[in-house]
Amino acid sequence: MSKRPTFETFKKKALQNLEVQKEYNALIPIYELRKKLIRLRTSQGLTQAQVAEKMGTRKSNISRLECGEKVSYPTLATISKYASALGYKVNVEFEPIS
Amino acid sequence: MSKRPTFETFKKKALQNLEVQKEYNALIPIYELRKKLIRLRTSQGLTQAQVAEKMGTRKSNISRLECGEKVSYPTLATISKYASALGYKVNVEFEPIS
DNA sequence: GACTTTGTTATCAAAAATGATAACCTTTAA
DNA sequence: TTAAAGGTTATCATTTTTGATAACAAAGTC
Repeated sequence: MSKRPTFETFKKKALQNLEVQKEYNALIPIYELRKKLIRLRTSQGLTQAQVAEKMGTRKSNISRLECGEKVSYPTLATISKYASALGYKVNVEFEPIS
Repeated sequence: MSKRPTFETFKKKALQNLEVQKEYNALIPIYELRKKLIRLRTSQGLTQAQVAEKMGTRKSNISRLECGEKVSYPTLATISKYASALGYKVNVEFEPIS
């Protein structure tokens, strides 16, 4: 009884391609960052508009940062501004792969 | 017996200005990052030219990244490329201030 | 229904980062 | 002294990010 290929098996196969694997790994940190930004903001009960004001920018820019359709890679300056607006500081760490 | 003002007392006084303090705090993460990049590279016995080749760029750009005269704030893409060229992945952390 | 709040998307100009080349300095080795 | 290796700085074109405005959608409230 053969099963229909799942997303997981598709993903596993795709990641055997080294190029795909490289691009996939490159996407990880930006999605992790986005999740952390959102968690940080909501944990303080703040809206995007409120964070925007603290940072001196507009809510649309915050939305793009947190979950814009087209994924972009923010600068350390932007990440740092967001953090200090919420009373945090940034720490960039490097971890060995695998 | 009055002492000549030291750099430390100057620094302490300057940091009482909230604007100065804000800008000072914003500079911290970039210098920390630079130190980590250099440590990562030298710990593997690599030259800037070698890292540049792995990243698909030139050694002058690596130098600018690590200790360029004019401080710029690299994008997460650049930081991530540098990391994976050396077998590492990036993890952006947020720590409460003070 | 109309209105407000919260967040998203599109667009364009402005600012900043990146890529690439070249020239330069220091140190070290031949 | 010459040459090579490693790193820095300057410059300019290209790419990307950022700022700002506006319009839109969904959810909740009056």
